[in-house]
Amino acid sequence: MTDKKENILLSALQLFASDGFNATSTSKVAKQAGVSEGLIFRHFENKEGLLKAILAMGESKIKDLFAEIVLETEPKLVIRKTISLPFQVKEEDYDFWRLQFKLKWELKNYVSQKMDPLEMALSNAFKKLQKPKPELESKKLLLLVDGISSALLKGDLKNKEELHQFLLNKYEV
Amino acid sequence: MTDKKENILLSALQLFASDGFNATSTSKVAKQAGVSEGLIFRHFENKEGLLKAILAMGESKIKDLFAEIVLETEPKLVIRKTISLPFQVKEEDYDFWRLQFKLKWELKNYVSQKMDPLEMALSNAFKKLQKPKPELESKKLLLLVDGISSALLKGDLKNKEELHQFLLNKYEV
DNA sequence: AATACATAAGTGATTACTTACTCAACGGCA
DNA sequence: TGCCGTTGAGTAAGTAATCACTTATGTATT
Repeated sequence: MTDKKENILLSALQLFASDGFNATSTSKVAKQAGVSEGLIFRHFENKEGLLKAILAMGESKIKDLFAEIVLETEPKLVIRKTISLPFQVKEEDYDFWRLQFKLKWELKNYVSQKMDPLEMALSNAFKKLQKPKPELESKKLLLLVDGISSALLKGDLKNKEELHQFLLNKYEV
Repeated sequence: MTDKKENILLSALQLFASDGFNATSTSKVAKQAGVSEGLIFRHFENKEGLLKAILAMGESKIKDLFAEIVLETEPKLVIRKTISLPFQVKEEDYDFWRLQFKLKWELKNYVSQKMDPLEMALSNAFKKLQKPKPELESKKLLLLVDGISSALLKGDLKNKEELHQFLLNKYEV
């Protein structure tokens, strides 16, 4: 990985996350990266290839985060870690996550289904805690976490830590 | 309002909602509306004017929906109506709502804050019901409703009515 | 000499928008 | 009634700018 190649990746991530994939031209990426436009196509073949390279870079981030929850055996901890998911995202990773959420609205055939194993784990946790309708309870919490993440990444959420504690209390975890 | 002008509005709404504002060219809109491209600019001045006209068309939809909740005095009914919000959206209005949610991610300076009065009304409702931390309770419900709406409009929500009843039960409303 | 990195200057296609032009409908007036 | 002048709806054919992408070529390192 050369310096220039990395510059391209970082600039593209930042621009895609702030302006969107379609609204970001390859020439803008090249300019911000301090690189000729042709170099983008030498390294990534086309614009979509550049996007895929960016997503691949962050793939491990997603896997680690979810594995941490799915491999947890204590049900209360499964729920606690799910609730904490959006609140522990590091500032430096905001661009990557904002891009993920943006793409879900921008690209037509972008289905993630990375949440499926998480939904299973959560559902089991609620079942172990004798909660009625554990699948619905799980779905509900994941929809709430999605809403929180969206607000957070769009910068619409002020009393962040207050809400976090409130939720941990509510769920008694 | 001539037929052709209305055709432009309807075609643009459908295309913007499905492909996004940036990814939809004025020539595509004109073609789908069966109209010359220049007519778009005669009626709406520019592409952004076309978008604004579309949003203005649906403005009353939003106002009516929110007024129904904010003017409600019975606290339990305020909560019930808020929960039901995403579940009662008519199929024919999906394009309009999908566009609203899409724009929140696509346009940089798109702040709605149409939710503020709703958050106040909900907060008051929880207070009247003696709930501790009514503002956080209100925020939490609105974030959940946002998550549900997103999933619904993206077509990711299957057991819709089951979830609806589950939530009404949970909140005892 | 070979190879990978890098660029300048292109390509045709598409973008939002404009220009110059019809054509039908209308109201006032002799 | 008959004619004129204005106006708004509508279009075909442009415009310069930008799009994703290519080609030809140069340079540095091994």
